[in-house]
Amino acid sequence: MRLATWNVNSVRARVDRVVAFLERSGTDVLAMQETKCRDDQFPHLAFHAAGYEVVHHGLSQWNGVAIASRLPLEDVEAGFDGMPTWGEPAAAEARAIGATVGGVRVWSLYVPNGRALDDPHYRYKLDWLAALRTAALGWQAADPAGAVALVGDWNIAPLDEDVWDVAAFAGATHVSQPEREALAALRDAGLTEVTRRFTPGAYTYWDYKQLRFPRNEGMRIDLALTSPALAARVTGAHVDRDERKGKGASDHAPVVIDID
DNA sequence: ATGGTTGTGGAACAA
Repeated sequence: MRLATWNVNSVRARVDRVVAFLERSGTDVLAMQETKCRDDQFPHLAFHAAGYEVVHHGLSQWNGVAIASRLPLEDVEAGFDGMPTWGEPAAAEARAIGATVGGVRVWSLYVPNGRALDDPHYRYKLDWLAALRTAALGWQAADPAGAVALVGDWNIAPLDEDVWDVAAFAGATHVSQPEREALAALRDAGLTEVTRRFTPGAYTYWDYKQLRFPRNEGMRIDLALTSPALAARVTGAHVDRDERKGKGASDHAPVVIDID
């Protein structure tokens, strides 16, 4: 099975590119983030025409997560138990959708950005990751040998080498120790990142501003964490850097994972 | 030059 994750930064603005990527890359299952639409606005027809069904969770023009698949999708869940809320009045955001496909429990995740270390959104980000860890501990306990993949835009660069200039990130989010520790704590639920060893030195995101992509000044923030049973079946991974090129590109590139 | 771009929705906010 070929599984990919991609922050598409508006599925309506990029539906032609996304479907073309699916067909060109031979991706069976694509987890999308930042679809930026409600469920009733999702462009299902274009995916159906290419042979993919889609489950989507979108509540507004912000966030939005989906899973497209040419294999049947089962047991769909929008959000996970204990997921923190945001805003006033407090409400759940569309940042997680799970479905079982080909025996693999796939979660498409859009971790809160954090914005700044002194912003309430940063605490929200840490709480969100802690709640995800608690949920994942429950999934592991319920099915220790299960195949689970948590993929998406984590908005965290796990290592200094995952940003083009760590000095430029002094005092910023995405590289802070609490964020990195919150991500690393998912190890307690048996989860490990599976793409890094196949994609050394690769970035997955480049800001639209300041010629970041032509200069290859990017970040590795799109990650795939899997259970032990699934990690043993990962045979390869790559970042489809070409999808960041040209007019109409998302600011993220797809991360593609091959599973035996 | 204290910005730089792109998205949504149609001003301001998010990333």
